[in-house]
Amino acid sequence: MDKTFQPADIETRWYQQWESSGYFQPQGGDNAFSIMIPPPNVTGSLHMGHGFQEAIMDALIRYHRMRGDNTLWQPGTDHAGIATQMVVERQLEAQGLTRHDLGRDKFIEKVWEWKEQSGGQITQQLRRLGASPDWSRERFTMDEGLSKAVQEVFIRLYREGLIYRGKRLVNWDPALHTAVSDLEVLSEEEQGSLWHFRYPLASGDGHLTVATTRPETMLGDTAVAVHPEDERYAHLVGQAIALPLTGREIPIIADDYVDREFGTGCVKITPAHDFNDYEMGKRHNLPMINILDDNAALNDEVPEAYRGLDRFEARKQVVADLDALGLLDRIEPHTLKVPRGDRSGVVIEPYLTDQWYVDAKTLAKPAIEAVENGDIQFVPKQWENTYYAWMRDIQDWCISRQLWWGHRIPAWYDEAGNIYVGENEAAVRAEHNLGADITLRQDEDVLDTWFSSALWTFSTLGWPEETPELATFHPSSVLVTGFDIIFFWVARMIMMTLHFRREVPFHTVYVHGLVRDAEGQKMSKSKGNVLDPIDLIDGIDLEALVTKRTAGMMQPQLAAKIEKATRKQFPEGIAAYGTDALRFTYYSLASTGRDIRFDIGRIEGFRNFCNKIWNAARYVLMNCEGQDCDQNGDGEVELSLADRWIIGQLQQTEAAVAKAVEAYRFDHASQALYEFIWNQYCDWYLELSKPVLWDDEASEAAKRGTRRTLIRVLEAALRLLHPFMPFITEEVWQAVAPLAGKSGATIMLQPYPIGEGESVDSAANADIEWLKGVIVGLRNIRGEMNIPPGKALTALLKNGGESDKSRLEQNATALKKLARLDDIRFVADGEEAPVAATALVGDLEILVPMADLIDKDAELKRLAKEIEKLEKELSRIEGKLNNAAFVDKAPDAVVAKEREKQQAQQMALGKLREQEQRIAQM
RNA sequence: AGGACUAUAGCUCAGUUGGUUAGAGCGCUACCUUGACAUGGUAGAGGUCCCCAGUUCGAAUCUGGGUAGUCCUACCA
Repeated sequence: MDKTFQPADIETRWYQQWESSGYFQPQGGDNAFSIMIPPPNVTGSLHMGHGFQEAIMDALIRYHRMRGDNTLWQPGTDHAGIATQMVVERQLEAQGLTRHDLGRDKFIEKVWEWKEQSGGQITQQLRRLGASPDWSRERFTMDEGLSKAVQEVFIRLYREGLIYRGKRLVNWDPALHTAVSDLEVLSEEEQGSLWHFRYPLASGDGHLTVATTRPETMLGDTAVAVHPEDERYAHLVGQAIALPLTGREIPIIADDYVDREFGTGCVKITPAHDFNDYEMGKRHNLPMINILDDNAALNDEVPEAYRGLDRFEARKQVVADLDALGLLDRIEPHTLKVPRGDRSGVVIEPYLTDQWYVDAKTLAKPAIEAVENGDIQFVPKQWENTYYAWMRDIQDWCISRQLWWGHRIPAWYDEAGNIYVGENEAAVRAEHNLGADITLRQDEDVLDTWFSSALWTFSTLGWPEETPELATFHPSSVLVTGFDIIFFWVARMIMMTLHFRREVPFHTVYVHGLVRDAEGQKMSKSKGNVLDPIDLIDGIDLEALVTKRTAGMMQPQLAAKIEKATRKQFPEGIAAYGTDALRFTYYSLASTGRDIRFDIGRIEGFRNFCNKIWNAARYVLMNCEGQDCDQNGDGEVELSLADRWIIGQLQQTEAAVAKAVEAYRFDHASQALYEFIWNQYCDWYLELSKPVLWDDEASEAAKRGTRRTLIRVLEAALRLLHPFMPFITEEVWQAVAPLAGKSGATIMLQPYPIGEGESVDSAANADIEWLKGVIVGLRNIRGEMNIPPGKALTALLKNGGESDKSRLEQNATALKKLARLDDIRFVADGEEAPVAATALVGDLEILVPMADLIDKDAELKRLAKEIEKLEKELSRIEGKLNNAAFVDKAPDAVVAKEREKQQAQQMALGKLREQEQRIAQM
């Protein structure tokens, strides 16, 4: 074995072996455990959020697989309608082509080609993380089977009246030429202006002043509204405005939506281009004048001068023209929220079009109940409130998209505009008796990608067929996801699954935080602060990292800034930490918070932890290989105190890990493992094993017992750790297992260690605690008095009871070795104890004679520090005990505990003071 | 505007039903190449648990009110 752990050597090798051996497939078992992967975008590449999420799912999956559950992790990707279409369109653009040059069929062919060539990137990257989904069952939302499910769902919902087509105001993306749902619109505050215009009354008798952030929309105004109780304008309600530039007259109406306090208290109403105005337009039966075309340029509804102008051009023109007419009152700077498409980044327009909708309100009702009655539980629980808040105020879901890439809507229209929904044109014709003389054309639109994702838990298992997989693995056990897609995906899955399966899609939703950089900033390409998990695994040099982060930047000055920050933050680039260290870092950060700040210091610590494990294994193997470790369980074996102690500690760790995993507290699980392996097994147990193995006097049974414990505890610890660190555990386990009497092709399919409380030997625990106390006391003297570590000391013990004597007897060898003593013994009866540096373990005094030391002042200083600490603590305790109310009202056990503490501290204090005096008199 | 979350060591974070000497990792200081490991060992320093009030014998923990930050939802033209 190498002296240091080299992750790169083993990761690929083991992964290939696992996958090709079929270990990721369900292995049978009575309890089914299944997780459906939140399908990553097929155009995507792995980011830290994926890494975190996959690490958690994989830990759960490996844990349950080892516990003997029939475990399925269903992988796959979604077709990401807009994103994928954009990618391929950009490629065409490079050749000077648009998708229209190719035509629909040819274009879709191109997309499929792209998918075959480049769509597998993210699944390859998932493999690097050690993820163990059943790749043989990988699905894609555009697969034939899933497409069939989508079609079936659409048709059935349509027939049930839960899908309808309607002309509504939608969020229109003028760059992508499609409607998007409100979730795909991001509103950010931006600096804009508030233009105040004077609208002349039709009577010629004065004017009203209205304010707007979008002047061009005035061409589509169909009313001006005031508050019904606003005396300033009450007399004008019912009169008309002569709308400038248009020659139209529009009414002045009263509606309590108007805020009297804001601006002038008069609002121009443009029902076809504003969501609030749309509602008001419906209330007052106002005409809706659509003034835009698909590009958000002005259409023929506006006066000739403005036709064909882009909306922002038109804005300038309208302002200029109103100004020229003397109707521009003033312009104020104004901060407003501007809605932008999350894909295109352009300003979204409310736009009147025909679209398909899902009646979400009806579907939401059972979905709310499923959470209320506990069929679905969120972890952490507070996310249920977020879910309720959204679901109780849900709007109908616009599911049609004006794209080519996606599931085409199975609806046909005849010339009269009648709608026929069905599997295909022939089926529609047959069902409705439509002869060949009737021309049908299919709806051009496709469905929102989330529509197919909403079916994911059951469509991937073969629905609408009633497959054995559906029966076994649905509902799935747990959904692991970020809170950012509770609405997008989680809620919609629950609605769809309940409707079509009459069961929940999953029993638990584990909602994790979002990975941010060390400053708490969201990682984003434009900020240049993204970390690629693969770079953390393999490492990357500074130049390559800078190049990667600044590639394809739109703004060069941003690139310079990013380069500077990157050089500052990673002057050496990023080291190769390996997958196991990366995964363990994720777990250590997986607490209940909403933000996960990824600090590079953490991963380095866990790389060191891997190295620690590696070297502990090296030590164990060096001492066990070729030796009798009681592999067959037939030798005479004597277990030492340390053996019994570490076995008990292992049991407790096993229980703690299981508890943590069941509660989704991966931070606790990782902490417990780290603590056990490093601070107990390596720091103490391995050290305690040395005196036995290297002692010629020790019996063969004792040595065999120690070797057996060394190897078996390590073997179990590896299994315990495997779900979190799959690679190093597999590699080490292969060498360790045979010596522990275990066999198997892989650690992956070994039973998971289950802690049993009974195996904890409390007597051994107490003895080892005593031993540690004595050693720590001696080390403290050594450290604080600057005694060279190499110098052997003589230690004397004083004042102890019978148990101290027997403990010394049992542990003398270990003590000498670990505290570097050439002798340790009790002060004989009647013997005058020499002046000495002192440490206390309970009643027991540990003396290091001053003859061995040089520095009297150092010992006085050390004692003074100890005494001060004790005095402070003692006065605190006494303050408590002198408080009658405390003694009266606190539970007896608590009071008794304080009294015990008081006594112990008093005694210790007395001894230390005595020591202080003796040394001072030297 | 409404709601949620967060505030603990220089940094990143744990801290169960109120009773701990408030912990871990990283970083920091000193010493140490002792036969698994310098990606290491030993010892140590470092905290007004955001602030104020309250409940209680007792509050990092519970209640109320602030302050700061993050996010979500809804938006006033």
